[in-house]
Amino acid sequence: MNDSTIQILKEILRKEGLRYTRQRQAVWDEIQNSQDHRDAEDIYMSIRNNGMNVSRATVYRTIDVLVKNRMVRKMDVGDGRNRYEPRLDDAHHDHMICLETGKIIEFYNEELEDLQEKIAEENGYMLVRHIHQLFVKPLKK
Amino acid sequence: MNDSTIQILKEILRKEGLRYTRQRQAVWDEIQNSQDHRDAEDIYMSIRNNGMNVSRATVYRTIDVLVKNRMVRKMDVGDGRNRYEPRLDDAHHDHMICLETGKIIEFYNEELEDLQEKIAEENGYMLVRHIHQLFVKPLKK
DNA sequence: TATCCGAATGAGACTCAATCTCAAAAGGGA
DNA sequence: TCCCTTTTGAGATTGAGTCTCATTCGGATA
Repeated sequence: MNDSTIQILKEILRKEGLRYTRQRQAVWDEIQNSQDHRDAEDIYMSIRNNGMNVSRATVYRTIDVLVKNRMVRKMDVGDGRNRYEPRLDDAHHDHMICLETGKIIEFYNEELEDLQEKIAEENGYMLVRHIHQLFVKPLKK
Repeated sequence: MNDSTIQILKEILRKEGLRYTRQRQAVWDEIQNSQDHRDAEDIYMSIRNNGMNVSRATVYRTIDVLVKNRMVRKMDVGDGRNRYEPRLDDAHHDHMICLETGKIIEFYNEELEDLQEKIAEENGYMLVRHIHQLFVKPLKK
């Protein structure tokens, strides 16, 4: 698909002591080529619909590697199915989920980020990562 | 257990058109009498160990009613098991989870709350609720 | 306080995302 | 190409949570 990301994937697999396989490439391509927030079943079905036979086990196993290496962001929307989105060269952002339409809106706010670090430090901790989701409804006109 | 909270529970059940039962009281007592962040299985086992026979189905069904009526807060720590904590007369707070010890620290920050509402509004939405968890590590001395 | 009827309960079946198993297939160094 | 190890895939398994439905119970009424 994209030459430069193929190299990045190969480099990560090498670093992890893992082999480069068609299946791993397919999972990464599938996530990379959509900016959506997709679940594992959706990614699995898309790959199969593209004519490639891959198993759910391989999809989940590959996603784990990609998440660990920050190529993919895993998000828990609270409905029991994790969603995944590409993360490459992508600035951090949080999510707003519309309770009426299910739409997921990304947002980033510097002040919010700083505040979180400050709160952690005030309690004697260092912030490693965070989960932050706003569940919202459209404003009445 | 606590007379005043028994009345509150009865009032909520009445409002919801539900009956007051020993099982519902037991679930509420169990959650209320611990300030911990406990999972459903733990609550279920505790009630049984206290000599009362209750089913998992009833525990889950009752928790749903308590959460809906803001007597209990449900929190998703990201490990697949929801945790519950009493919420009665309790101000809102978020959670900080220590990645090394698993300890859950509660925190509240007014500025953070305001900022979230502002962000939602800027995007044309009204904030209904939010999930906010900070995963942290102890600061090195 | 006894009757009655719809609501609640409990045991276990079921769901569904995610993980595990292990024999067969494939990567890749020599 | 050979060989050894890793990876894969089909399907079994796990585990939190939900559903089913026969039985039990709450509580309004008389």
